[in-house]
Amino acid sequence: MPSSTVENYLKRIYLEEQAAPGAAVVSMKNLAGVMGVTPGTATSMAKSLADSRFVAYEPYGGVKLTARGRTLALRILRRHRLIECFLVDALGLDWSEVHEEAESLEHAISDKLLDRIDEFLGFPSVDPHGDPIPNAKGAIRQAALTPLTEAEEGAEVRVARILDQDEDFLRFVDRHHLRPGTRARVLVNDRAAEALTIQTGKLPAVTMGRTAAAKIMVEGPRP
Amino acid sequence: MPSSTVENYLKRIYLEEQAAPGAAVVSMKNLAGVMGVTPGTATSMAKSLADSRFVAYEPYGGVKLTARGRTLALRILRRHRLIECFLVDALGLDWSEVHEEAESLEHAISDKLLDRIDEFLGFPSVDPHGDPIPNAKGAIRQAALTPLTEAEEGAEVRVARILDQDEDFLRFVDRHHLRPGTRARVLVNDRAAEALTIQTGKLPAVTMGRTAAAKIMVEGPRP
DNA sequence: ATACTCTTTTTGACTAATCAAAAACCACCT
DNA sequence: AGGTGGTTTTTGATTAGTCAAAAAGAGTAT
Ligand SMILES: [Mn+2]
Ligand SMILES: [Mn+2]
Ligand SMILES: [Mn+2]
Ligand SMILES: [Mn+2]
Repeated sequence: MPSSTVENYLKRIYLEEQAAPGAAVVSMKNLAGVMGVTPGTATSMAKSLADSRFVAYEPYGGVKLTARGRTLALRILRRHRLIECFLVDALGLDWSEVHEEAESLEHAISDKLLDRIDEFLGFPSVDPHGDPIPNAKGAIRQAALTPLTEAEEGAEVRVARILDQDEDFLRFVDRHHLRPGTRARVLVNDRAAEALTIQTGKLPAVTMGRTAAAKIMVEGPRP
Repeated sequence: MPSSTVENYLKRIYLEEQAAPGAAVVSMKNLAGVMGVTPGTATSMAKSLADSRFVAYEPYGGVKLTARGRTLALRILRRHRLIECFLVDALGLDWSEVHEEAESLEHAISDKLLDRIDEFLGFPSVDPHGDPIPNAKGAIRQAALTPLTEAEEGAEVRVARILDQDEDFLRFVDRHHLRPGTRARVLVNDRAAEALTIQTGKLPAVTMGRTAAAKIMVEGPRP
């Protein structure tokens, strides 16, 4: 049984691979950065993950999940996201605080309990942040979404996913009613000024910077 | 923050102290036995717990919780038992399988989530096995119970607590409807034969041995 | 191709938790 | 007091995960 450290590394490697679909591998610098360890630690962990055949590791090359590694990564991701759902839907925790909690529970829960939770929730397909939940076989269905920064002025969009788990950012999103599921209209998208103004229902419009807008993924207007 | 290993040792030491209220200390042999480690490991852990002031340790003497250690032990016990309640009451898991699950979740849950669960459950005072749940301040209210082996023949008793978390034993208890809360009549209590026969409602009577009966704690007839 | 910089790997060290086996100790019995 | 059995401690080793700092390598610019 892999330790929770191993589980965390694999989940992280998976997310980094997704975040940069261009790059074929995850570098030691990148890995050390996101895991909050020194580069030397990342290297020795890469070797040990390679020994367990969770990743392919090429010295000076970087690390890349094997099928085996991806399977495990997706299992942890499934746990993480189902737990987030459960905490929000069943216990009424705030979506801005469930990420940390899920970060530790994901390693402690049995498969049996997880299945029970999945059933209890009615087999949800996305978590409270709009992140897709892998199914029990590890299949993940990713809807085609575009970052808010790409939206045309005047377009009506539906918020689908928030790419940042940071509590403050989530509370900002919440305050302006831009949670997944909400419909909103893009009033201004000024690429030169790197600013975007959006409005939900009858609420006052809100203006945000380009980097903030890039973390909000939307479905565009019906084609 | 203490590791889950430390939490497990302290919880265990607390339970051993309770189990033998006569003995002032827990011996290394005892501790090693219940923790499933070698005596040498128990000794070195005893030293390290003493360094953290969780226990008083006297070489060749044994180990005894300090106030600080007891506080932590009770916090873990509270977590364990509230989690068991939650799994049974909210998710419908069987009481015979929640112990193992709680054994790992007790180390992974935040205080905030625990409070939410406590509230959700309506602040229960006992877990599904009848074990008392320490309150948030660490106070534990132990009802005065007697083992079934002490019951008089013909007495009507109320099952209050099952002292063994073993799955098979719990299923046996369940099969004969002897869960905490059930009222039953002691038909035979033959101390020489070390056998006891008990009946619940209209169900067929069941006969069990002395050691099994000793693990079922009851409230006697109204005085 | 040479030098410089940034990344990666190596080395040596440390902590927590564990075991096996040897040594020390305690308690009790003659 | 001396011996014996059981318990406890010590010793030496192992594994996982980590850091700091030195060494090696790779890529880029001149
Ligand atoms: Mn985690
Ligand atoms: Mn999420
Ligand atoms: Mn535990
Ligand atoms: Mn219990």
